[in-house]
Amino acid sequence: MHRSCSLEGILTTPVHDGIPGLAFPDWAYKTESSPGSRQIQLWHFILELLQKDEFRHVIAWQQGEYGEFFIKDPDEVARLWGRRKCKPQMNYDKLSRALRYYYNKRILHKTKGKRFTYKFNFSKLTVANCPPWKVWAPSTPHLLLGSAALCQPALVPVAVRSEVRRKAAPSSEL
DNA sequence: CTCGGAATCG
DNA sequence: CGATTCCGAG
Repeated sequence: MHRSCSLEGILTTPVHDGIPGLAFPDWAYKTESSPGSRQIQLWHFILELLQKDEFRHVIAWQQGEYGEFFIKDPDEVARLWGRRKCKPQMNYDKLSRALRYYYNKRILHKTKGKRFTYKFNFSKLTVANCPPWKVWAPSTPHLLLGSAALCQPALVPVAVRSEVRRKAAPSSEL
């Protein structure tokens, strides 16, 4: 296998399965504040993995809690992430560091006590577009419901962009 | 394992 | 700014 690092893997997944746009469209990867192509962010990638059945063995949603997911194979997830970013030396230690930075950004949270278990803050993720697609992934039944994840994973950190910078206020109440 | 500071990069 | 790398502490 000489697939060094390109668009190999999840991005090339056949979208023509049934639901048009099962994979993340371009607009899902970028925000309004960047015309060109922005590299994928980690939480985008995690969401992408969680969306597909192919990666149920490495990462999956956790039943019981909204937006909570469990990394079954940290090394595999790290390898996939490293491939996507052309960072072969990636591992769970580094990946989890990037994940930890999300705590302050209010994108992610850690489920303490549970190993390899994190939780998405969908409350802070705003839906950019909400087309008349039904629910999203076929194997994502009912965990991600509420307000943000009802439609396609067109989750754009709109609130994050604007609110993460005001977290400096000591007396900030939500 | 998990948490974060610090230095560095693009 | 987000991510990578390194690493000491808990």
